[in-house]
Amino acid sequence: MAAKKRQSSRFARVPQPRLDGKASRISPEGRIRATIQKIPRGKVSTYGAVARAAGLAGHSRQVARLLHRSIGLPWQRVLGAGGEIKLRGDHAIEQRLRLEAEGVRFRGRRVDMKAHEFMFPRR
DNA sequence: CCTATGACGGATG
DNA sequence: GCATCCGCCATAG
Repeated sequence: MAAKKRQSSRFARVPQPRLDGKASRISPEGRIRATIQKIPRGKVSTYGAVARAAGLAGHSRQVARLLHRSIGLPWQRVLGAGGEIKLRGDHAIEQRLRLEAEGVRFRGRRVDMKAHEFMFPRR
């Protein structure tokens, strides 16, 4: 296949039809917000994991955008894959301080996911 | 309509 | 660990 493969890939481009059957009446954005709210204090997750848990596999970027413009969400608990802070400058500093303030420990530049990653219940 | 950009992620070298 | 590329998507110009 020499042609460029612009389509397809390992990602399901279509959102999961439903979660448990009743979240379908909530907007994708609402599902993402609800998912983020479930991350308990002292625990963290990743953009990709949040997207999947919200039934939007592959939409990690949308999760990031939402976090960026929304208020009232525990934004500091969402990290990049591997537990790395994806913010820059002062924002990155604040995120780290907030996380450490709630007991999250780092290993160099990343969070010790082994000990702090919150596992969303399987769907 | 097209291109660039961005709190992303994964594969590859 | 770093650099590059590709895939996906909403937004801005």
